[in-house]
Amino acid sequence: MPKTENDPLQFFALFNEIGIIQQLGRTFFEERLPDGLVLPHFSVLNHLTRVGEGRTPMQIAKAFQVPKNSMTNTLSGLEKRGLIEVRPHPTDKRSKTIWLTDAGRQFRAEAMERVARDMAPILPEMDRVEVAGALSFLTHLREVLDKARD
Amino acid sequence: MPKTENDPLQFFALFNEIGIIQQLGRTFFEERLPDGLVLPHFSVLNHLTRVGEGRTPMQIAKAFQVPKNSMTNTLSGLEKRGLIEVRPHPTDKRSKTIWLTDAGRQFRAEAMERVARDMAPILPEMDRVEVAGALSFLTHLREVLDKARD
DNA sequence: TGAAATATGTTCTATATCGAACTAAATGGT
DNA sequence: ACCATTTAGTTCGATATAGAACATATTTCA
Repeated sequence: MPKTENDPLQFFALFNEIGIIQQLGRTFFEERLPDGLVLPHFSVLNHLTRVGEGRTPMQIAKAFQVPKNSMTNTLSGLEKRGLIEVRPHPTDKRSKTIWLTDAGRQFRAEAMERVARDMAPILPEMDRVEVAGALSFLTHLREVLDKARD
Repeated sequence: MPKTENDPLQFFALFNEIGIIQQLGRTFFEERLPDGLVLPHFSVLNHLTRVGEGRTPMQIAKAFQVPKNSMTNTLSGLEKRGLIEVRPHPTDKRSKTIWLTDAGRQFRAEAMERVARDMAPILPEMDRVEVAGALSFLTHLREVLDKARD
């Protein structure tokens, strides 16, 4: 049985909704982060925790689909605050590896907890099964978009 | 029957995926827009087309969940390029109303077509039913987040 | 009414973001 | 081995974005 066909307009609507949610989520997060820290800072700390430390800046930039010079900027902010540590790459002298400091781990855990606490009220509004479904759909969409990007 | 329970970690994953897709989508769009125009410019033109002209800047800012001063900036970019026209509000002297110019309508149609064309190859990768499902879920999520925002 | 509170939009300032050009190192093809 | 190409990361300049303070108009309510 063939898939039902798709149309661009629904896709526009989808991107539109995603853009607004991203905006809302970003604001929500940043209101709960201290001073000069912004969502990408937290996201990188979280990424290192989930995916593993010792990644290169380029790998991290690709994971978030941002230009590498943007990642340079984000990482320098984290380093300046002592939340990450930069070490030379063991084999590639052009490159670097990024590691969490104890302060970074602690900061991430605390921010995580704060956000999770304030997010708690809305969790019951969303059905877990639907969240899981949406997550799997979005993951697929991301992979397709990523692949399509020349 | 009660909803199955939800957990914060899955929500983080959801926001993460949404952030990456937004990033990919934004880059994809902006590569297909001329010179100094950026996704929010197109989004506003599109919004006016879909929802109707004559909106106030504040209404548009709320629709996209961005601060009003950001919208001021976006609108001034559009006006400088002659894509929108600003008229006084009929009853509220503090306010303004925003209208598309012919150039704005034409620009939006052309950009739309260009993006839709380049997006065509990926459409068959996504099932229409799943897209519709995700769209309805995300719309719900957006409403919940919007409501929760004090 | 009239004063306090609220809403709309702008300005000012600081920072995030990104494209383009650059340096240095690694890779590939002859 | 050598040179061209590619890759990692940075720097620079231009622009988007948002918080705070502001000016003006509207609404609320005593």
